[in-house]
Amino acid sequence: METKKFVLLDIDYVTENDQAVIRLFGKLTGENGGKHIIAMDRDFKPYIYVLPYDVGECIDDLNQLEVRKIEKVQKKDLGQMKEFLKVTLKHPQNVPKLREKIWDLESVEEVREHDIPFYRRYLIDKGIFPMAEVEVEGKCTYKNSNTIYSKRNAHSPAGTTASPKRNTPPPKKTNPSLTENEVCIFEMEGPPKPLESGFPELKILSFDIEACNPKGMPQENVDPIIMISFSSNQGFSKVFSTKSSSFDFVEVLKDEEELLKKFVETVKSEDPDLITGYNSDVFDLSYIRDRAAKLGVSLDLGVDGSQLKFMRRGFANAAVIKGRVHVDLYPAMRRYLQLDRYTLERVYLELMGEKKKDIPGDEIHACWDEGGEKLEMLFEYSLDDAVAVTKIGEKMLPLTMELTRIVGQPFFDVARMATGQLVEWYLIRKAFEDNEIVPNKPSSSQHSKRRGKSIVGGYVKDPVKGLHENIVSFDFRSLYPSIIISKNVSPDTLVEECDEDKCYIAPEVGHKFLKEPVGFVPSVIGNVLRERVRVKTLMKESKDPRERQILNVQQEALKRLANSMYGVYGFSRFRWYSIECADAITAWGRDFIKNTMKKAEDFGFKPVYADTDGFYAVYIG
DNA sequence: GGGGGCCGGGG
DNA sequence: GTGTACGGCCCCC
Repeated sequence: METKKFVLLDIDYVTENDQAVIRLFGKLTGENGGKHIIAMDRDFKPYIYVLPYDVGECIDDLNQLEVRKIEKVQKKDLGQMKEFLKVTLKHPQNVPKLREKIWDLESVEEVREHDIPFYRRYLIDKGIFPMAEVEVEGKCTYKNSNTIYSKRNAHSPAGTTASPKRNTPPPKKTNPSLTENEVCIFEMEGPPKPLESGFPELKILSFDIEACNPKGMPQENVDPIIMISFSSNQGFSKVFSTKSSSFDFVEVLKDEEELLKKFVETVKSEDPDLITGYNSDVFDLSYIRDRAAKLGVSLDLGVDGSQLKFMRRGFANAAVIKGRVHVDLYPAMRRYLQLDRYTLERVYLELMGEKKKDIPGDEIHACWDEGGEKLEMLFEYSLDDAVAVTKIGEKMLPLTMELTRIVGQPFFDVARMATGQLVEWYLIRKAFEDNEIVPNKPSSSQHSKRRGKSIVGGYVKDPVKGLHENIVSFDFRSLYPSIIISKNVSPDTLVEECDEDKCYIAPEVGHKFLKEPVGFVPSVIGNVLRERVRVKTLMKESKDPRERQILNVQQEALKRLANSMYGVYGFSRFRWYSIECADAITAWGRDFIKNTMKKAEDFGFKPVYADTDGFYAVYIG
C-alpha cells in the first residue's frame, strides 16, 4: 500500500464489468511531482432519496425493483426533520431509468436528489475539492498514456458495442511518438482525503487555428487548416504551418495531416494542466475534429490516451480532453466582463489596456495566397492570438480557480457555469454538510407558473436633471446579503403565522420569517461573508505580494458568491426559489433606502438620484 | 409588457 | 449521462 498526494484536476467515471468506477485525474505533488495520476475508486455507489407515505409498504415496493440497498435516514427538508429512504442503485444509469418508476409507486410521495451527476455526488460526499490537494491510499502502476485507453468510452457501459459516434473518429495508426507520458494508474483502497493546500501553479497552453475561404467563414469539409499557433504561460510559443516563413517561431510541415499530428504531439509534449482557446468549443476544436476525421488523424489528447470528445452543454457543445482541463475563454469572458462585444481584440483591450495585432477575417485568404510580407504578417497575427489568449487566461482563470475551490465542482464545469449555478452547487454541497435534503428542480409546469410571477425590484429615483454641486453619496455595503442575514430570510424560516416578537415581518409584502433558528441560506451567506472578512484581514496582514494577490482573488470570489446568492430566490429554475423571500428582500431594501433618504433630508440633504442600494444628494442646509 | 426568435464568436 | 442549462436585443402582438 502506498500514499499519493496530488492536485485534483478533473473527475469522471467509467464502467467496468457493469460497475461504475470513479476516476480522479490529478497531478502528483511531492515525490514524482508533475506526473499524472488517475486514481480509481470502485467503492462509490449511486443513490437517491425517497420520501415514503408508508415506510414499510415503500420498502416492500422498492425491493421489487433492481436496487442494491435501502436504508432509513433522517434528513432535514427545509429545516423539518423527516424520515427518508436512501436507496442505493447498481449503476448511475439506472437512476434515470428507475426514478420515474419509483415516483409512480403508490407508497412514494417524492423522489429527491435524483439528478445530481455521479461525479458531482462523489466530490460532495467525499468532501474533496478540485484544484486542491487530495491524498489517496492504494497501489500505483505506471503505464504509458497510449496503452491505457481500451476502446471504452467514459459513461457508456462496458461490453456494449456502442456505435462509433461522430465524437470519436476512427483512430488510424497512431504515431508512436516520443512524447508519450507515464501515468500512475492508482487503485484506491479507502476514501480520498482532502488536504489543506495552497494555490497550485498550473501550466496553461493556449492555441489558435487558422483556415480560410475566399467567400467567408472557412468550411470544414472544404478548407484545410493552414496554421496552428501555441503559447504557454511558461514561455513556449510556436506556429506550425504548411507554408514556411523566415520567422524562427514558425515550423513548416509537409501537409495538413502532419500539421494535425504535430498539434497532438505538442499538446502531449507540453503536457499542460489547462488548455485554453477562444471560441475553441465551437470553432477551433470542432474544426480540428472534423479535419482530423477526414484525414484519419487520431486525436488521442487525453492523459489516458482517450480521444477528444464533445459534451452537450445546453446550447453549445463543450470540448473535453480527459485529464487536462479545456477552457474556452470566450463564454467565460461573456460572463466575467460587461462589454458591448466580446471579440478577442475587444476583450484583450479591456483587460490589457492595449491593442492587439489584428487582420480582418476576410483578408486572411489573400495573405495566405499572396505570400511574402503579407504571409509573414499572418504568422505574427496567428501567434499573437494565442499569446493574447494566454494573457487573458492568466488574468481571469485565478478567479475561476478560487471559485472551483469554494464551490467544489470541477474547474471544467465551474468555468462554464452561470453565477446562479455556482450558487446552487455551492448550496447543494452545504446542504449535504448540514444534513439538509436538496429541493428538486422545478418541473416544467412549476417553472412556467413561477415565470408568471414577477418581483418588484429595488427603489429607483429618477435623477434630477441639471449640474449639481456639493454632491454627497451614500451606499449600503452588500445590501441584499445583509438583509438575508439580518432578517433571516430563508424558505425554511418562512411562516404563515407567528407571534410578532418571534419573527421579522417584511414591509409592504408582509411575509414573516422566524428569528430562530438561523435559516439555511442565511447561515451559508453568513459563513461566506465571515470567510471573506477573514481572508481580507489575512490579505492586509500579509507582506508577501504574491500571497496578497492570491488572497485578493479569494476574497473577490467570495464576494461574487455572496452577492449572487440573493438571485437564487428569484430565478424560476432554481431549487431554492422562493418568491416570498425574493419579494421580502427587495421590500426591505426599498424600505432601508427610503428611510435613509428621509433621514438625510432631515439633516438638510436633498436626494437627486437613487438606485437600489445607494443615493446621491446635495447639501442645501 | 411579455413571450418567442435569433444571435454572439471563430476565419 | 443521476446535468439538455445563457442573456440581451429585436420584433411582434
